[in-house]
Amino acid sequence: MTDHPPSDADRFARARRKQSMALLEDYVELIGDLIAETGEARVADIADRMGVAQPTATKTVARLKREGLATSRPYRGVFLTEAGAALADRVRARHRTVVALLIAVGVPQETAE
Amino acid sequence: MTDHPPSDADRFARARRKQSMALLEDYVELIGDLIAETGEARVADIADRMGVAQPTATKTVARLKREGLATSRPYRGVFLTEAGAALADRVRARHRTVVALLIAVGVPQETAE
DNA sequence: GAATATATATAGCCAACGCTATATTTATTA
DNA sequence: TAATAAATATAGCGTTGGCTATATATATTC
Repeated sequence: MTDHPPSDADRFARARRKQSMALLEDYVELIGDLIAETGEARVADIADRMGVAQPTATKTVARLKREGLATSRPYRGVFLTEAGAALADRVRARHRTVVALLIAVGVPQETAE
Repeated sequence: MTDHPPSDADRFARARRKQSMALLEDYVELIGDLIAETGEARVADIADRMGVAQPTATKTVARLKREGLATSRPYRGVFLTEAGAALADRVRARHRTVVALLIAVGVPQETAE
């Protein structure tokens, strides 16, 4: 048993799990960008770029640390672990792929981003 | 003031609002499908097809009712309001459009769905 | 029609993700 | 260095979207 063709239920469940990872992926990608651009990733900048209040960013960074994707010391910047940096790379690659696809299909570059 | 070019923050905020509507759209589309296919939309079937537990479906149906998208009487099936049916139509149309686009780009039909 | 089975509802819990208000720590500057 | 400003953390709340366990209502079957 357990080899049915993928049902609606399966697909929705997978979609949900995937979605629950999406925000963390956005965060590691952004943190990577900030470090590359400015040398550090401050909570205030993360909040700004994510369009959320500062405590929201703090809370999500805490979650990243729990998940082993980031490290930070109180009142200091945020850094990616190896796992976090690897994830950021994968996300960035996917990001480029999708944007390229959209542009190939005729979506204006700005919109594609 | 308030006529900046759309920032990261703006785009993320919009994405969040949109996402918060997405599940309701899935539900109205599914309820419409069930009514079309079987003549009625029972909570148990909704839960099944959405891949969630029955109380989860009940709760979301309650939210649909709150939003004026559906109606139901205790221990009876669920129906769409005019607004709900209209939304279902729009969602279905969009669904078809996106699938058609993906297929046009070369994604296999099953995967596209 | 009484007993049983099925469907729905309710209660109560959890985690994610958002917020505001406020405390605390670090940095700046007078 | 003492006062002030800026950044971060903490507390506490709300909603969404899940869950399990259990009560209640409806359907079915003997």
